[in-house]
Amino acid sequence: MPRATLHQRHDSLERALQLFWRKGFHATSLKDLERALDMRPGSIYATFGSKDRLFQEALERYARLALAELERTLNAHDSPLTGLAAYVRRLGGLCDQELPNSACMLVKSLLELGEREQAAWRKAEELLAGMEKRFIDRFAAAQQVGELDSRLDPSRLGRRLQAEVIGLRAFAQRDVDSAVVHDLAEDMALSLEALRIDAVSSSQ
Amino acid sequence: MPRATLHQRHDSLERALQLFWRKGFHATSLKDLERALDMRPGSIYATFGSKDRLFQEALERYARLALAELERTLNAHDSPLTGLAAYVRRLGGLCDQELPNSACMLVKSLLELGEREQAAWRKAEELLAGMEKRFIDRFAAAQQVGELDSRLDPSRLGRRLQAEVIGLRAFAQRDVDSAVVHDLAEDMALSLEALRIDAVSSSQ
DNA sequence: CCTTTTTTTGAGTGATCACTCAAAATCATA
DNA sequence: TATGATTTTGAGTGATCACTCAAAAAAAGG
Repeated sequence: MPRATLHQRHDSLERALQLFWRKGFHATSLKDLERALDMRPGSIYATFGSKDRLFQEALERYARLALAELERTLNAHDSPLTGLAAYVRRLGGLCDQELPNSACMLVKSLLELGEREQAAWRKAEELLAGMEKRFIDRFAAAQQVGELDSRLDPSRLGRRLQAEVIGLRAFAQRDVDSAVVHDLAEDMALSLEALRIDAVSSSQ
Repeated sequence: MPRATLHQRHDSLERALQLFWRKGFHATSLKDLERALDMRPGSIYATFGSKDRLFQEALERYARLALAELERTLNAHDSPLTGLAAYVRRLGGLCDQELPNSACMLVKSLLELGEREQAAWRKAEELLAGMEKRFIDRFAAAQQVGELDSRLDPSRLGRRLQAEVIGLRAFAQRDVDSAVVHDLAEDMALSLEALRIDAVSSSQ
């Protein structure tokens, strides 16, 4: 029954991801995982190797899903800038859903992990670099299409956008009204759209 | 010798702050603290009560120092907008120093702590709200002085700035060249200065 | 149905966790 | 210096940590 076991594995990984995302690496104990996965320690170790490797697999799954959703949003819009703005507005609605966290799991990991969890830290860094690259590509595409000033640096714009997204999602973790988060995302989206070359330039 | 003991207490708190800032709450063990403070467990508990309360005191000290530095930077400039921009540029140089982290300790705590450390979480939230308030005040002052469009909402601008600062400092935690962080801070500072009313409006 | 292979189990491992407290050391005052 | 008050010490507390492994259960093959 290889298909069923594979599905089981994916399901377990998803549960582990939700738990790690919500509680972080250090605050998630094996007892927590046993409960969440409904597996005994031996099975967990036979399947995933160690808490560390399970966490890294969860990180990879998280990034894969996050990147897929970014892609989906971008592809839904012909204009690169509009697509990026739509993505930011989408993030503004994160706090409404029943997600374990509004903050990005990669950022949580980047800030939480230290030298002792070097492998997982590097994984988070590498996955964040992948997201940055996607942003940069999109700004370059915007230049190609002619909706973005060709004198601007797509790398700087991409990194700036990543920093804004990180800030938006971390800010949303605060004890603030969801309307405030929506407004914040809207302001960021407007700044993105203000980059459009044929629009009348207006700050903020 | 009340003066010396007070100084010792401040010094211990500073060491604890550095350790907590670098490693986070969960990854910092009492053994680590014993080493860093050169104190035995009994003394630590007699002085600070518990790991949790020591962490909260460290958070408060961190916020007090951070707010003081913000104040110092703002007061060094007559123009509110210039002061805020200078603060952002200052943060861009954080990664050069020998600080334990570029990321804000309040944000690290906000993302790391859960329901089990509710008291410390609330403390971080409360201190972040204080920083936000300071930003908002400054934008309101900018309107008073007439360098900022009075139709803009200081609250939204203040929260946006806090989100940008959070994003900048978390991004700086990535494995990127320090020049990249400087550029990022510069771009954010330029966006702030672009809000100045008498300047020729230019996006980005 | 029996045998072989694979998977799961859960009590148990030593290490480390935050924390305590009786005893020793130090300090303040006479 | 003697005495009483205060502080520091560090071995030790039970709990929990990530993790192991021999035995039991389940699945696969004949």
